[in-house]
Amino acid sequence: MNVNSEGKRIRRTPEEAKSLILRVASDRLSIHGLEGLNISGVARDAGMSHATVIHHFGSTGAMREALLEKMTHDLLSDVMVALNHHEEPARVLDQLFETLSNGGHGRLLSWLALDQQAFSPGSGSKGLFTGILDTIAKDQGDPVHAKQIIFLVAIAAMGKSICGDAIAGLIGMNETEAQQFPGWLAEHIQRI
Amino acid sequence: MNVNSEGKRIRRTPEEAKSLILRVASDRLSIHGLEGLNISGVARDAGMSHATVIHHFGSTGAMREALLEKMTHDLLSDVMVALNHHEEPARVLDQLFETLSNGGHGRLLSWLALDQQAFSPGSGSKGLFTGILDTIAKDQGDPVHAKQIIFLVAIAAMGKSICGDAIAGLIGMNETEAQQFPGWLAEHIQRI
DNA sequence: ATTGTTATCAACAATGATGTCGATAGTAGC
DNA sequence: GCTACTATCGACATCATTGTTGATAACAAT
Repeated sequence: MNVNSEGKRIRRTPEEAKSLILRVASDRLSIHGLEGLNISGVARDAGMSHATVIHHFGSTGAMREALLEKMTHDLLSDVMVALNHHEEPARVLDQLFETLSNGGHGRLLSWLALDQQAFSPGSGSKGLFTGILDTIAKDQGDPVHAKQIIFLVAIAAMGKSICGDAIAGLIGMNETEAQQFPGWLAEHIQRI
Repeated sequence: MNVNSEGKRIRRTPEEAKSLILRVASDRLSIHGLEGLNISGVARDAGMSHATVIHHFGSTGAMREALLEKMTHDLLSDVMVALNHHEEPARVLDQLFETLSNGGHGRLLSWLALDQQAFSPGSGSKGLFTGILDTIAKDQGDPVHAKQIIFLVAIAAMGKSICGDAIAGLIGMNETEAQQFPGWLAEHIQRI
């Protein structure tokens, strides 16, 4: 089992293997939720034995932490790039909400926030976070309002990623209205 | 095993048993996270055999759904009561955010929402939700705006309950500013 | 007391996940 | 070609959980 079409084992570099595993893990997270984030399931989807996954990460917990670190970094990088390109607020929010919702980033971040009592991105990601804060604060005159706005956007993004679809369904939001939400929010927070 | 101090089995009414089980399940959820929400663990903490839990709920999934239903219903009832008392928006938001944050209510709901792909409260809660929606929409002229506002408040409340403290810390919000947030939000959504 | 109902239990079987271990097979360097 | 390294594999042991089953005990009704 677990050989390619020519009956040979696939031998990857450790970097390639880890990258593949994390990519598959990420997919499984958005499809099956947190419980899909286990060694055996990931190994199955990646077409390798679960022993190989353990070889590269050591344990289920370590694999999850590695995935968390990667996704946090990717998310914050995206936001930072958008800000540096001076995108319009509506576009930045669009992208932020999209990434958190679709890629399962929000789910994983929530898992961390709920699982561990502390919400602590790794060192690399932390620098990105403060960079984003500074950039936004610069565009906003009133620093008190700026903080509240950033707080609102951040918690709303997290909340939407977890149960946005469900709530939209409950209050009868149609597809169009739901898509307009980031733009609507961007417009109104600009007026504050 | 599983007898009281006099060596007798404890026989409850089905209602009492289910209530006890859901109470224990709720506790385990906040302590151990979603992964603690399984039949054997709940049974252990409730001091009964896991077969008994299965007898009452049928399966792990059904037990989780029952817990989700109960918690959603409790939460929405509280909001509805506040609305019916014609509380001011700032007070309603205060209470909503408080209930979700303090009781660990939001965290528990989030866990369940994270687990199940769909966050689908049953029929009972749905009625409550639409009731709340109608009440709020009546005070709001534009129904499109009303939906967006309710959506914003709902996802913000969930997000705040999960990682509000962490984000507040990251962006340097002090205690006072954090407490003012619900009022700040209420004020600004009234202007929309 | 007797009976019927059923909440509860212990034991069992089935399943699946985790982690370990020794063997195997790619691949790079000589 | 030969060797060293190690990514990968299959098999195994271990453990937890789930769900089933038949028996039992608590309790209500008569």
